[in-house]
Amino acid sequence: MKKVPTLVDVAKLANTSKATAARVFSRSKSANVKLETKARILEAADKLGYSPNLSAASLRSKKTYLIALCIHDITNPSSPSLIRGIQDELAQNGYDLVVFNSDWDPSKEKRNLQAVVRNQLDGLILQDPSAELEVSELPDLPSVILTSNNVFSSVRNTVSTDTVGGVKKALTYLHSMGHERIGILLGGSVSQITNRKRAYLDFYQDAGLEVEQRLIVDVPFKTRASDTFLIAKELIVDLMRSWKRPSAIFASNDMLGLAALQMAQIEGLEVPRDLSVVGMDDLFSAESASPALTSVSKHRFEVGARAAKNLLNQINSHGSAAKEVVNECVECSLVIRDSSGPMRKREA
Amino acid sequence: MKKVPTLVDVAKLANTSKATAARVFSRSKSANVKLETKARILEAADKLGYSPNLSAASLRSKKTYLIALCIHDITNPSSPSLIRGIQDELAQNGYDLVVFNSDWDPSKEKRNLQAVVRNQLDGLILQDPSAELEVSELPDLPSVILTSNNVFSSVRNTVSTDTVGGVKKALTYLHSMGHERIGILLGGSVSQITNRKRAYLDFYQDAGLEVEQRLIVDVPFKTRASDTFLIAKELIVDLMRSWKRPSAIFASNDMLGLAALQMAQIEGLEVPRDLSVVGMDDLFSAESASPALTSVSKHRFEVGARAAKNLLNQINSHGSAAKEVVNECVECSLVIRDSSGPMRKREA
DNA sequence: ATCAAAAATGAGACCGGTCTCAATAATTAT
DNA sequence: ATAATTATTGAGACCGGTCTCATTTTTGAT
Repeated sequence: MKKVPTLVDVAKLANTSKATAARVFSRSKSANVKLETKARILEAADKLGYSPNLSAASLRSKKTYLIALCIHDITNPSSPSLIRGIQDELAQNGYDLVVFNSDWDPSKEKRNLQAVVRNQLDGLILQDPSAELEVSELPDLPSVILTSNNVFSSVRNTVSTDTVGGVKKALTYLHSMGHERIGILLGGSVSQITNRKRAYLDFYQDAGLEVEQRLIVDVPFKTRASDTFLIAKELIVDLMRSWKRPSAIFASNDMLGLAALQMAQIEGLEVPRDLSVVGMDDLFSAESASPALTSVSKHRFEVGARAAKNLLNQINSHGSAAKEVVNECVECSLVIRDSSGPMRKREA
Repeated sequence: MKKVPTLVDVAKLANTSKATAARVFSRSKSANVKLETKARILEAADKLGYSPNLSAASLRSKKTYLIALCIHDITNPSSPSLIRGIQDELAQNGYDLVVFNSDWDPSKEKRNLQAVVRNQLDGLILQDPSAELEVSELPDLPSVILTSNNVFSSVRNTVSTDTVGGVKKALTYLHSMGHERIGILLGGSVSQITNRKRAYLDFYQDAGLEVEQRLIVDVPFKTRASDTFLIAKELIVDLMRSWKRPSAIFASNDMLGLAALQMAQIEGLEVPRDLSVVGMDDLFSAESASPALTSVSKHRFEVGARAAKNLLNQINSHGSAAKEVVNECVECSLVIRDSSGPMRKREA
C-alpha cells in the first residue's frame, strides 16, 4: 500500500516550491511558469504518477467542476437525449455531470437538492420541480430550471418547451389533411394534461369545429412505463370500437402513439389508410415503428444544450451584471412520417 | 453576500466544540452524542441553515460517496435501465452516481478515467473497455467491469451477459417453431459481432443444418443510431428480396429487429405469418412495436444492480479478505411476443 | 459512598490543494 | 549601465471538515 503522491512530493522531486508546482496543474490560473521549470515539474509528476486531488482543490477554490442534473427518471425515453445535450456542452468546458433521479417523489427531490449543495456542485439543472417544492427551497447556486411554471420562471432562468405550440402544429397538420374528428390521448403529469387539453380545445374553437368529449382520452399516469402502456391500450381500443371512431389520433407522447399503432393493427385498421396517428417526443421508437410514426419533436437535445449553455454563462459571469432572469423557450417541430395521411371517407 | 455557515459556527452557537458538532453530522461514526446536546446542535444548524461541506469531509476521510459509471453513450437505448439498476442499489447506500460518456473514443475513455481518480470517486463501473486500454491503465480503486473480455476479467471483478447463450435461446426457439433457414442480422462492436456469429454457426452445426452465408448479414456500426438504422434497412430489403428468403430473422439487437419489422411491412410481408422476427435487448421499443417484437432480454437493470452490489461489497470489505476476483454472468431470457410464430410453407 | 468502566466532549493536528503577498530573477526602456 | 517593469518563485495562511487521543462526566457495581 504505497502512499498516493501529493503535490508536495512532486515539488520536492522537481526541486521547487509547492506553490509553483501547483501553478502547473491549476486550471484557473494564467500559470506563469517558466517553460523549463514546468517541464521539470511535469516530469516529476509523471515519474511519481501524481494526480491532483480535486477534493482538496475544491475545498479552497469552491469549485468542483461538477454540475447536477435532477430529473424524474432517467429511464424515461426522452431523458437520454436531454442528458446528451447537456453533457456535450459541459464537456467542452471541462465540467462533468452528476445525475439524480427523483421518481416524481417530492421528498426524494428535496433530498437530491440537499446532496447537490453538500457536494458543492457548481450548478444545477432541475427538471420540472414538483408543486411541493417552494421557491425558497431552491438551493442558492447557478441554476436552470426546465419548466414553464411561472412560479419558477420569474425567479430563475428557465428553458421550456412550447408544447402548446407543438400540439397546435400537429392538429393543424391533421386538419389540413382533412381530418375533423381527431382523438387526443393525454398522458403525463396533471399540468401536462391540462396544458395540452387546453391547446386542443383552443384549436377546435379556432377551427370552428365541434368538440366531442368522447374523443378526449385521459390516460392515468403510472411510474412504470409498461403499466401506462397497458392501460393506454385498453382505452384506445374503446376509442376505436366506439360507434363513430375518429379518423385521426393525436397522442401527447410517443408511447401513447405507439400504443395506438399497436391497437390499430390488432383491430385490423390500416394506418394511415383507416386511421392517422401522430405522436409527440420524436423518440427513436417513433422512427423505428411500423409504420414509422409521425411525431412532434420537442428537441430535447437542444433543450439540454441550451440549459447547459445558459448555466455555464451564469457560472462564468462572476456574479457581475446579467443578474436578470432569462426564460428561453424551444419550439417544437413536426416530423412527418408514414403513420399519417389524408382523411379518407369510410367505405360504406 | 452572507458567508456560508460552517461547522464551527454551529458549534459556537450550540455552545460545544467543533468535534462534537461534527459527530452529529458525520456519517461514518457511531456518533456518541448525548441526545440533549445533539438536539441543541441540530437546532443551531437549522437556525444557521448549515449544510456540511463534503469537499472538506472527503479531503480528510478519503470518501466522496460518489461512484463513476463510464459508458460509451448514454443515448444508447439500453443504457437507462442499466443506470437505473445501478442507481437504485447505490441510493440505498447513500451513494450518488457520476456518468461519463466515451463515445467509443479510447482517448476520451482515458480522460474519463483520469477524471474519476482526480475527483476521488469511491468506485468505478466501466462498460466494455476499449481494446486500446491497457490493464495497467485501470485506476487503482474498487471497480467492476462490464465485459466478458478475459484480459480484464482475470484482473478485476466483472459482470457480463451470456449473449452467446441468449443467441442460442432465440435460435433454438425459432428452430422449434419449424424454422430452418434463419437470417441473422449482426451489429454492434466487432467482438459482439464475432461472438454472436460464432454462436449462430455453432447452433447450425449442432442442429445439423446447413449454413447459408447469404443469410448472415453484418450491419456496419455507426455512432448515430439513425444512420445504422438506415443502412440496416437497405441490407434487410436485400435479404428479403433474395430469391429464397429466410422464414425467420434473428436480429442481434432490437434496433435491427425493428428495422426488419419495418421493412417487412413495406415489402408486404405479414409478420409473423410470412416472416418471424426475433430481436435482442428487450427494449421498450420492442414491447411497443407493431406487432410486439419477440426479444431476448439481457436484463440490463439486473446487470446494473449486480455490478453496484458487487462494487459496494468491495468498498465495504475494508481491503480485508475477499481479495479474489469475482466474475458474474447474467443469463439472457427470451420474451415471446407477436412477431414470431410457426414456420409456414410459402404459398405456391 | 467509592472506584472502575463506559460515555461524552474537547483540543488540535491533519488532509492536499489554492490564494495572497512578498521576494527574487529576468527584461526592457532610458 | 541603471532604473523601472514584468515575469517567476516561495512562504505560509487557509478551506472546513475528520481523526486521534486526552480529559471530563456519567453510569454501574460493590
